[in-house]
Amino acid sequence: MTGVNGLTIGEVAKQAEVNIETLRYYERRGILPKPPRSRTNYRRYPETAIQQVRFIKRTQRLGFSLNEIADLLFLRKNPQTSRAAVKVRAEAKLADIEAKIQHLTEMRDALAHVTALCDGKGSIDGCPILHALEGE
Amino acid sequence: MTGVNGLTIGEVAKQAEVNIETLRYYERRGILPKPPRSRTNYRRYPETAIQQVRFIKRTQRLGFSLNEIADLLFLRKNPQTSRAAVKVRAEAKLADIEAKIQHLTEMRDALAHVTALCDGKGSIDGCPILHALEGE
DNA sequence: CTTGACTCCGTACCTGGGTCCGGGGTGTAT
DNA sequence: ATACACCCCGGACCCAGGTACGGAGTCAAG
Repeated sequence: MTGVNGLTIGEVAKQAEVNIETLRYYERRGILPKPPRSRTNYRRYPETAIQQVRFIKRTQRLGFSLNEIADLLFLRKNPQTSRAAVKVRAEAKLADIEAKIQHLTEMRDALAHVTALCDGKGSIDGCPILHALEGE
Repeated sequence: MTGVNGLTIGEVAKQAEVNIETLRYYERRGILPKPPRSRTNYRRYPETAIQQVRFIKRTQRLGFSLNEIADLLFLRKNPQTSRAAVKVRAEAKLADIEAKIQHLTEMRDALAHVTALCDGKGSIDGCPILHALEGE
């Protein structure tokens, strides 16, 4: 079954370390091209499909959503796209991530602050952490 | 209508700056106590409800989920709970948030790295950012 | 007494990124 | 030929934290 006719969905899933369902899902979302089908309607993926899935996963790990990845793939398809277009998106995502870090850092500081109020001794009555959350 | 009989859901929503639906949702989730009802089955909230909603919102802003908030409220209800129990949760959440910051920081560094590869000039063909994402 | 704003309830819908289900067809090794 | 793994598909379900809908009842003001 494996061979010159292409890879089955299960083979691609295994190689790319994703679930079979994920591949079908990506296909529905339009971020993985529809592969040709066998006589019996089985998907027959080219070897490149594995790289494509890995691209998606790596890009996702950098913080891009599937919609943003779709956008990137769309750019890549158009030869007249400039590199600047890609760079703009990468920089926007970088700013995004930095904003998230900023936000989490503020949360962390605020939480560290209230946590430090409490020595962990005594009953919950008058617990300084809850007290801080109750008061303004 | 407003007065000694208690606040309507709309009044609480306005004061606490949340949606009316949110209040009903919190009630269903059990994180906001069911208020008494008027003769005609309208909710009649005590003034303290506003503080309770604000507590939820503040705690949420520190990164706690509604389930975790429910847990905290449950602790608070039990007089034999120790302050240590609250502190443990706060510290666990702190660790949580720090792990998220850590993860985002790694993403940021990796993304900054690939972004720096590109001078933004030229066509997408051979774009170093996409190239980095494609290759291993 | 009518109008408009408010409230009730159950249920469905939303975002994101999948995962699972079930009933059917296929591929292959023994 | 039969067992077992694999594949097909559409649709339901999952997480969280809400938001929207729609028909019915209620309240307050003019």
